Amino acid sequence: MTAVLVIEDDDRIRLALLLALEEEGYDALGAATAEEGLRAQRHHPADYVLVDLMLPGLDGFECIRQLRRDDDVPIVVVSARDGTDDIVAALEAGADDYVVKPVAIRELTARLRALRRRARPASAPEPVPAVAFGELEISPEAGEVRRAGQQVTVTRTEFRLLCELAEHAGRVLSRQQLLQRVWGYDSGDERLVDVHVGRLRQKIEPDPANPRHLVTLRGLGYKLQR
Amino acid sequence: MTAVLVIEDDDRIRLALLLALEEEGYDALGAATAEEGLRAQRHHPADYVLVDLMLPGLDGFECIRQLRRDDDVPIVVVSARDGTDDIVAALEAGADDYVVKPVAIRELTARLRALRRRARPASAPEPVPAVAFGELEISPEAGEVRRAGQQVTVTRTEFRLLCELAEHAGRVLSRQQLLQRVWGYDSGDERLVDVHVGRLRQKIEPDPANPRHLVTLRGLGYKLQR
DNA sequence: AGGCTCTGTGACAGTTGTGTGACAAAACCG
DNA sequence: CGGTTTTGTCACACAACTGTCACAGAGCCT
Repeated sequence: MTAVLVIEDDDRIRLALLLALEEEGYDALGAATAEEGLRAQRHHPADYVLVDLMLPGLDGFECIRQLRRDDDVPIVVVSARDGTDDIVAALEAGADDYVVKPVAIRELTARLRALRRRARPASAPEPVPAVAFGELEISPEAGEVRRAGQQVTVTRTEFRLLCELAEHAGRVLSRQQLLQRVWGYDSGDERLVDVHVGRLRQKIEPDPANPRHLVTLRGLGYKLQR
Repeated sequence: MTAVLVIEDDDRIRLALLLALEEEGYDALGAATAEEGLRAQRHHPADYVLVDLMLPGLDGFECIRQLRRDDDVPIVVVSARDGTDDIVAALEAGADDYVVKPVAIRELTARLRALRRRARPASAPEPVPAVAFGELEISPEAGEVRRAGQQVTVTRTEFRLLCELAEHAGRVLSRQQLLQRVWGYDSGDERLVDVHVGRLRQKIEPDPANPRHLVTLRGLGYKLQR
């Protein structure tokens, strides 16, 4: 069953949406605040997220950015505000669509279906299913990394960095590219990448001072090789 | 450059959209009828298609269906009609988004950018097959150079120099040209080139004193030959 | 052969790029 | 709320790279 998370502080609107979505055959779950919604999505990932912009505490834009940080879920903003600035800001923050309240439930579900076509097909996951680099095993599915059969714990950032490098195994990725792909930064301190590469090496390289897989290409960036 | 095809029969609206899109840095192309638009997309595929619903001859819905038959391009409907039925029908036909005229150009481009994130990587990462010169292999992707299968580490400057020479394989490049192309200097000490050529030879020539690939043409410059 | 220019190369100092430990802020987790 | 983990920033040390120079040969011309 397709699950939808609705983040909306107005109880009446939230309940109305939840009811209507269930009517349409969705498995709908509600959250009254951004914080609650983020926690719910982390522990129980839904297939779509609907989010209001005006939320108490963390606002909708920030909520979208945080969702996007480690989730590729389609996000639709459902807001009463119809100004161009809000629309542009929400889309820039990472939303996929923006509809203005009140919205016909048929239009909403049609938009969800349109988004599903573009969402990463679950059957062909973009991240590599499971890669082995000599003694190194990465399984994005399970979210774990093993070296010589021994499981090593890496943090979320380290894991994403490793996946990004693994996906382009054998090719150089510049610090810029990594900042963009792993952190979503369009600009920022490139040294950040160095630090995390260093930490990753401590965990996955037998001899971190002489990396065999996660190698530096001076002036170019980093690459992962077999 | 990102190309957008605008299918819209009203000349004034079409021209306004084309102008605005070009203003935003897109490469915009117009079509006044569905047939014209389909033909244009077949012969000159754009990265996005904007389409009106009310078109003479083939209507917008049919136009979308035909586009979708053999093209995965993101389609945005730009229509004056704002009824739920039209929106649902257009999305069901295969459109990715639906905006109601008049639309702010900033909103439109923000929606295009949001769609781009979801678009299938139409342009697969360019393969750039490693160039081979006899026993010499240059692979810009991996940022590495191999001689007889053995990897040799070259510095960034050396790498660029090698690439420049490889790109014009068999032809002489003067020191002036190399300074210009590799260093970006319009004037400078030509001896600089000598030094780097020398260093490169140490790394890629079996016998650096008798270069076989990176040869000197006295009074002219250097060239790379097979 | 002699005198000239052109090229190869080792040494060196200045610059840039990278690795890493320390630390504070932020996020997370009961 | 408080302790723990993770993240990002900074500074320093060190290694690699770059460009300049001087000098020694090699090539070319008469």
